[in-house]
Amino acid sequence: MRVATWNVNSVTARLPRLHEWLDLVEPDVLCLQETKTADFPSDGVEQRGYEVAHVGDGRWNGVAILSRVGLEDVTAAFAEQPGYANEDEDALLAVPVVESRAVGATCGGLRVWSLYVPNGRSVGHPHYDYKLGWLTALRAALAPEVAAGPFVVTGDFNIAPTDDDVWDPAAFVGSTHVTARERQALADLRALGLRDVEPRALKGRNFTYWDYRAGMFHKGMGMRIDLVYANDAVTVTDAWVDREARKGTGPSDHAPVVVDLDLTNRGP
DNA sequence: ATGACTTATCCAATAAGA
Repeated sequence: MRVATWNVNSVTARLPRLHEWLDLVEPDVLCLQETKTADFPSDGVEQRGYEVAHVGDGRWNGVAILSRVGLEDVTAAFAEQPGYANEDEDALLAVPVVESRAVGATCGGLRVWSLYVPNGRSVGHPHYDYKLGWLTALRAALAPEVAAGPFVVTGDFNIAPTDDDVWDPAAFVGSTHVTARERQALADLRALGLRDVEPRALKGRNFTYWDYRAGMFHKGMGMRIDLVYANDAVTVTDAWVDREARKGTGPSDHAPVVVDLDLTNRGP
């Protein structure tokens, strides 16, 4: 089974690239993040044989799972998923809203989650606390599923697991995405019985994100923040970053991560 | 250079991204 994850930075803007990529790579399951729409444009992907589970609330966020090997038990948001109170003109009216950042489904016997972990904005910002709390709640919600059978949680985690996962650690001192607390949240998640499926780089380093600005991609100044975590009931035969998808006209600022796996059919 | 792009939205200036 081929499973992939891709932060497309608007599925509407990326639709031609998405269709082209599906035809080229032919994933069985594709997890998308930042669809940035309330209405997923599903015609083209359905013509290609995919069912779609999408959770989207409009301008921001939005996650989806596309599957051509079955799509069952769709879960929009995980149990007790925290909300975020965006700053309001009257702060007293700010109400936490559960955002479109998580969708789960069972695809051909594999339990899959597509995540768009909150960015955090800056260390000490309320969004940073939201990010950490969100990951704590995620861990609790996923624990039973990790123990139950073949399981993969993937998506844009907005955390670089180690200093090797950013182009220059010195450039990130004091920034989000690299702090000890964020990395500990990832370690806590792995402690459920998950491992980081590190993709091989077809060229250069195995980064998955490069800022649009200042030619960062062509300078190799990227980060590995799009991750695939799998449990012991999943045997990985290959994993790679599709850097080609970051090139050319109208790319996302993220590249897809592609994983080929077998279900070993034994409990973890 | 507290920047550089890109996105959707109140279609124009803004918020957010990481």
